[in-house]
Amino acid sequence: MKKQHITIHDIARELNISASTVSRALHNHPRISKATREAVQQMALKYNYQPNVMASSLRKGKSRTVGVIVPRINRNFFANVIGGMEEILSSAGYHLIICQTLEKVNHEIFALRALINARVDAIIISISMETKNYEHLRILLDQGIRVLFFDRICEEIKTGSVAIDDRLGAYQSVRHLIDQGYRNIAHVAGADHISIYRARKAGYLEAMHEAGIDVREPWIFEESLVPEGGKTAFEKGMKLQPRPDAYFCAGDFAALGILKAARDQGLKVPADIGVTGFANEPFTEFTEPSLTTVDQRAGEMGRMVADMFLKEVDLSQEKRSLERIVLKPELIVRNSSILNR
Amino acid sequence: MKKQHITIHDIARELNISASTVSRALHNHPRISKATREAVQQMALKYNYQPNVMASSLRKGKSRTVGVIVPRINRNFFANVIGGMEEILSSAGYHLIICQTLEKVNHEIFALRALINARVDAIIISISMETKNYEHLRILLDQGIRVLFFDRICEEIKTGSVAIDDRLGAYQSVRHLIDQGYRNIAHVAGADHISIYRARKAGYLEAMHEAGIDVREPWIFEESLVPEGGKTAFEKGMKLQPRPDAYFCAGDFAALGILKAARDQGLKVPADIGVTGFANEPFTEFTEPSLTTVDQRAGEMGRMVADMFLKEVDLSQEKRSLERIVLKPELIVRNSSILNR
DNA sequence: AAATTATGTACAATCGATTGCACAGAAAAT
DNA sequence: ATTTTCTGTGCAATCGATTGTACATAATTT
Repeated sequence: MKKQHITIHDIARELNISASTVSRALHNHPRISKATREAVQQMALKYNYQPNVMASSLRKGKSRTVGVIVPRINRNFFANVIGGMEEILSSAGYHLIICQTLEKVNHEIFALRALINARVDAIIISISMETKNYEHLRILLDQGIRVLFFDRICEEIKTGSVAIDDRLGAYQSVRHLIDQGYRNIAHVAGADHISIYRARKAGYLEAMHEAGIDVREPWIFEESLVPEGGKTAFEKGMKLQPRPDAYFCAGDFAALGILKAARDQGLKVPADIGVTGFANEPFTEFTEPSLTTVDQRAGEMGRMVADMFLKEVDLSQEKRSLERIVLKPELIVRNSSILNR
Repeated sequence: MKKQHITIHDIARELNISASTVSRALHNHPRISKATREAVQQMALKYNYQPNVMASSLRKGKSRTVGVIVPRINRNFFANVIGGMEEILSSAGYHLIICQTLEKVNHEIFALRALINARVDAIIISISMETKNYEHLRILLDQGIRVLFFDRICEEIKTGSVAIDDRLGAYQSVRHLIDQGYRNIAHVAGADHISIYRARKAGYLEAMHEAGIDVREPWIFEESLVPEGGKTAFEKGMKLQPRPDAYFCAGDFAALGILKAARDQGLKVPADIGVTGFANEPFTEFTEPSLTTVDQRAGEMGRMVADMFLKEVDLSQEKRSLERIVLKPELIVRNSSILNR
């Protein structure tokens, strides 16, 4: 442990001037003479002076830190969003504090409190699946804390957000299946109380209605969106009359389960059964056959929320726009849904 | 903007006592009477008092924050490590500041400086591929800053670390191929100046020598570890005499490229060609055939570095162990390498 | 009863940077 | 020659929590 951090006072003492002058010199305050300014900056360089962020944060009442709360850091989508945010915010001189809720409300509340204590300049959050009551979020606004949502939006709370148009993504996907000639299209849906899954179901229904296809009640399977859930849905589908000839899944993992289940049953994808997923997980490119899916533009989403924050960082709360950006998802057509008749 | 943050002074004023008493009351200092302690704590609860972390950090000289530097947040492995760290550190009351270098040394230096300014209590880092000079890291130790490495270790710097035994992982993988009956085993290697790739190559060589198989020079292909690199290696291999009958790849993406290239050439995996990868990327489970690979125990690694930090957090630098934990990787045998003769 | 110890609280300094205000001396305007 | 305006710098307060020291008063011991 050689030298500890050096402060403006150390520099001031060395140069026989006051700390305030040092501070001003370092910030290029116009009233400081060129001579002292250069002397100070040279000295700062020489001793590798690093300002104490905590001290200046305390004084200025802002920490140049943004808190990010996600359900899980290791989910591809969230990792990409965070990566995008980091690019923008770090080059703007902001830090990112990351918290994960593991989909639990009480974790969410805990993280929120911790971030408030750290006096972050904003909180960017994608709410947990368990979150149905929004009091803990509303309090933030009351306290004048900047909150931004991404992906999993909370409609009740009036603030900026960035998300993709889940309904449209679903619509495009189902529309594509219809265009390919599939007709009896089933839907593996996520839990209905989660708005993104409701939206995907709505997009499915819209495309079906538009094409004049009757959606029969049993064609919608609400399952856990994991491979096992896809398998379950597929098995239920096999017993239906008429049998579904395609599955639009609200998640890629469920779609994967269908690919496997279909193969096990000796059915060919895409010839016998069309399959599409949602999320553009990295593995979708590599399944056999490769999986048609919907890209959620994660990196872009992260960059956009970050930009949204930066653009309005020094506006008072009243002047901030409550812009809700809705990105258009991108349909990625691969082999699992291409029907050559 | 209703109420701003309230402070111990607000509580003190309200109760007609001093701020120091409030502070002590909140920390259950034994000298504070039960009456005042309860009054203070009640008041704190009533006004939802949240301590200003910056103020106490400034005073105490520690921020209860750990800085994490990784090449890319959105890489499966790193996202998992970070997820593991977060679990441990957040429940110990620490925050995580995340920075990514995108494999650039100058980003690394920038992030390091930023974290020092934030007065993080430790820096946990996996160095960038570009990093060959370690001066910027050595400086940290000189300044008494706690540094821990994970996965991509820097041997020259004496400090704690957690990594997996890359050599062993490679050895197990190649040994498995040999046990299955493959003999002409090629290796798709990563850049040789990166120690983890050197270690994997060493493990490959060790297994081959142990089995008494001559490793012919052209069997080692140093390629970029992406699908394209795997394809290139495979094509080169096709021209060799004898032709390799298996490929041990230092990365899963390269292995994936081989799976595809082999299929395109009409060769069957695993019957004609055995393939193994490294990293246990999520997609490896879902390729056709599923890919044998080596799991790097990312989440565990994250939890272990975090624990290592916590265990020695209040020891002086001299007393800290310089423990280098080396985890045993886990070979995940799947279909791409199972030969039934 | 006097001396000692324990208890409960307040004062003031401190962490390091920032900033409104004051003020001396120089330069410019009258 | 005076007054006014600039320039350049320092003083001291401030952000909010923490902590060593001091100092009453109460409780206990001699």
